[in-house]
Amino acid sequence: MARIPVAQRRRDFIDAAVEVIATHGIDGATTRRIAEQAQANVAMLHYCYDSKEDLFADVYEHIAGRFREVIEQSDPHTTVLETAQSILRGVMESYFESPAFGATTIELISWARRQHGDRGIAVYDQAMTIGLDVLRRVAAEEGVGTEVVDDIPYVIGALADGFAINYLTYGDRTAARTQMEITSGVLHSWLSERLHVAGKRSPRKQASRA
Amino acid sequence: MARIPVAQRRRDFIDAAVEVIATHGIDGATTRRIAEQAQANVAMLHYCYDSKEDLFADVYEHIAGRFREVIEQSDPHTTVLETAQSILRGVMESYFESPAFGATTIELISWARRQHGDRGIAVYDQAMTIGLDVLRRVAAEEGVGTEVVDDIPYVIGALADGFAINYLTYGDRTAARTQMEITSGVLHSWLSERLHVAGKRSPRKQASRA
DNA sequence: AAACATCTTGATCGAATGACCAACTCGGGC
DNA sequence: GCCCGAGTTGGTCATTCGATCAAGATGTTT
Repeated sequence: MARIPVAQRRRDFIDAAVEVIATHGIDGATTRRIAEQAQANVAMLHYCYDSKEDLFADVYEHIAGRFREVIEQSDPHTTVLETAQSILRGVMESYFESPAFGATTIELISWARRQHGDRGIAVYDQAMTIGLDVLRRVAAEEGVGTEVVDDIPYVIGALADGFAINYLTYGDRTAARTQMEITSGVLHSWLSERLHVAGKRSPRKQASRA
Repeated sequence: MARIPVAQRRRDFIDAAVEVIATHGIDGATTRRIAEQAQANVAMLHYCYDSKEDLFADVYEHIAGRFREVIEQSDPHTTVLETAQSILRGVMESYFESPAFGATTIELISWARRQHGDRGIAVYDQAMTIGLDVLRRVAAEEGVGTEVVDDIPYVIGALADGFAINYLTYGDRTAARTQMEITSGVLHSWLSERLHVAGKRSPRKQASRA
């Protein structure tokens, strides 16, 4: 009943997997649970994906893509400080809007860590790299040295992850809103101080630009 | 062969469990793997613990206790700034010294989150509470209002967790040392600014003290 | 309406898991 | 010396896992 094309089914399975992973963890995300969440059959899942591993690869890609969107969306901002703030805020907002997305991200990172070395680091590393690219671009236009911005992605990542773990643990949306402000303030304090110090040592070397 | 008293066996199983959880995750930590790591038998494990759940409860307590030690060890420091720095540094150092401890902590927190509500939050919440107690005590002696320190444990926790995830993901000890410095600097920037502002609004109300 | 590809399902397989048990073996107290 | 309890072990159980299959249902093309 209700015949659904494979492409749409795959998307349903990915969404279902995100939900189940968030609720039961990576290892608790069994094919049966995912199938049930997607209102489908275990056999149906294997009709769309050769193996559970293949489905998870798509989930991985899905999460990574969503990060890419959030980060690149913060591109048009003018200064390094504003851009960094925008990225951090965007990521935290994503976690806030969809706890399942946040929880699954943490689960995937933990899962990736276990698979020694290899491709495992992908999600984390990809987000870091994209963030760094965006910041470097803005920094170049602003005339800020790369050595100043190279540490920023780590700090943003650490603050965002720390916020996520706290929010996901307590699940308190009211407290989370406050903590987003605090977290944002922490980045602001550190970064403005850092940019100020760096600015003094090497006063604006304006980039050539229209 | 080599008969070992139950008490010692239990400790061995706890240590083994921490190691296995760090490597294979909570759900990957099977009784057989834990037994093997402890150079024992699956039946032996059930001789020491009625169930896997009971063993994990002890692991939970073990981790929580270690956190307690690290945080309380940072008590004797004089100022709020120094104390906060010392706690953050102590926690990060713990993760750095024993990645298994760090990884297991993250795993346990994630695991706790899944068991909806209940006692799950224990490890995280306990560490937060202890940290807050220590800081409040120091703040009282220093004459700093509690409203200023109440947010500090969250920031310390977030920074420490963020550092842990990054370090555990990449496993780069050299990079980790640098990031510990950066992370420490972030806390310093935020906290000194915050204490300065708060100090201006309500200039020292010296606590009576020898 | 016949033929065909696409989707859907219940049943079943081997492997791994947590738990349990009956039997064995030490080692100190009587 | 013998004996009783603490420690130890291999083997077995039901359950759940990912995966596969054969067969059925549905929609489209001719």
